Amino acid sequence: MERENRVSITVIRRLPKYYRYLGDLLRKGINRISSQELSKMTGFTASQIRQDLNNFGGFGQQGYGYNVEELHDQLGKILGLDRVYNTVIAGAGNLGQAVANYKGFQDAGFKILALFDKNPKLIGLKIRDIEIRDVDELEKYIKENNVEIGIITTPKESAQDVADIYSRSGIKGIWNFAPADLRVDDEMIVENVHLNESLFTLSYFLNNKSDYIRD
Amino acid sequence: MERENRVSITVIRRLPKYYRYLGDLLRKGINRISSQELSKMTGFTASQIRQDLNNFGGFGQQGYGYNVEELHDQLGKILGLDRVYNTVIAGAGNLGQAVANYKGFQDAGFKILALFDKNPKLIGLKIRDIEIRDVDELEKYIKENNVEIGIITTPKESAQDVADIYSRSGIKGIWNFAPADLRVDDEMIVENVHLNESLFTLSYFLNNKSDYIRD
DNA sequence: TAGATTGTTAATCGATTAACAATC
DNA sequence: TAGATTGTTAATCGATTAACAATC
Repeated sequence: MERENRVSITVIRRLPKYYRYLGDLLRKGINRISSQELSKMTGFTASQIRQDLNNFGGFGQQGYGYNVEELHDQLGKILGLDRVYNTVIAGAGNLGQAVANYKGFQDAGFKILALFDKNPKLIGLKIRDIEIRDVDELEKYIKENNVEIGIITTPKESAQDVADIYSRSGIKGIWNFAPADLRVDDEMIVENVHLNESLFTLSYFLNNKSDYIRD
Repeated sequence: MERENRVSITVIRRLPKYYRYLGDLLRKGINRISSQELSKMTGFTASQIRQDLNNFGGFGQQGYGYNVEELHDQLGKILGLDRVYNTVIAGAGNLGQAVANYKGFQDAGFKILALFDKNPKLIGLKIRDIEIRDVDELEKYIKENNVEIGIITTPKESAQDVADIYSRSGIKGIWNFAPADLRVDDEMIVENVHLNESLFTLSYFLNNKSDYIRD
């Protein structure tokens, strides 16, 4: 029953951008869009956009283009944004608090149930209704509250320990902000946000302006 | 005098990871490494690693491998990490404060001179020695303090305005955390950290576990 | 119907992998 | 010297672009 043609990760990483622009169009009340217009907005070629979308189905109509609302909905479903996820954050420092405070994530269906930290000064505080708890309760909390996504915003020294707790608690996906590569089982999905790598890339281009291929 | 073969962005984005692992090795006192061992650590193939490095020069030695310290130094130079950058942050909310607090960036040579915000309640406060100033002073401050990198941690509504200020103040590179694509001149380097896109990618894989090509 | 634009195949381009001679 | 491992060329693989018949 396995699908023949899996979709490559480079395609997947373009989908959120399509989704964002379609959301913008939707809010503007525009209900029709062609691959060519999408190309102008996103910077991807029209050909590439049509290829990308056709990995998932024929959402367009010849001579017309794509219906904005329908395509937005479909992409939302493909990305799994048509449901709610219970999440927790390990590491209640600035970064953890920033993520907890960011309304955009909650709006997209990622519900942050609790923050966890080992610093006694933080435990018991609340970040807009979300309580900071003792990391010793993390495993128990996950099991009791049907948590699917674990976010790591700890220093890198603690990141692997948290990943281990997440693994044995039944977490399905980790969103990792620590500058480390986590060792996890094959079934665990890990998405890294490596800020250092992003900053160093910026620094490279700053120093080698002409010496690269623009994307 | 233009280089014939520019280095592709996919290669550049792997360099910080090499750099990080080499730093780890250095701290462990290991002074020699082969492409095969680096492959095991990074997950890239040995062949790819040798190809990547040879874009910049022959850093290795047949029969021996690479000298850890030398390769680390060279990569640091290539990435532009052998000097200091003056930076400012626009948007002194949690995310801006998190970036300002992250010691790793300062250690790598990215000096955060000041934060800027328009919220009067924040103006005048300090985040570990770094003052929060009125965004009205941003342009003047950049010009007077030789600031090269501008960080954007504002809500997306203000991001383009800040980018415009950065552009006309002589900023060379923007590190953008707002979920928006900035319109800037060709010479401006923009590196985006699109957290939404990262989270949505995680969500995709959570829902389509078997339906993709592992990287 | 005529015009527009998709879906899809074929062509091109670029990136990764394999292989091995060079050489430390 | 023998063994190891690079640097580099050639082969393969995958992703992007071009082209156009299908069709709304």
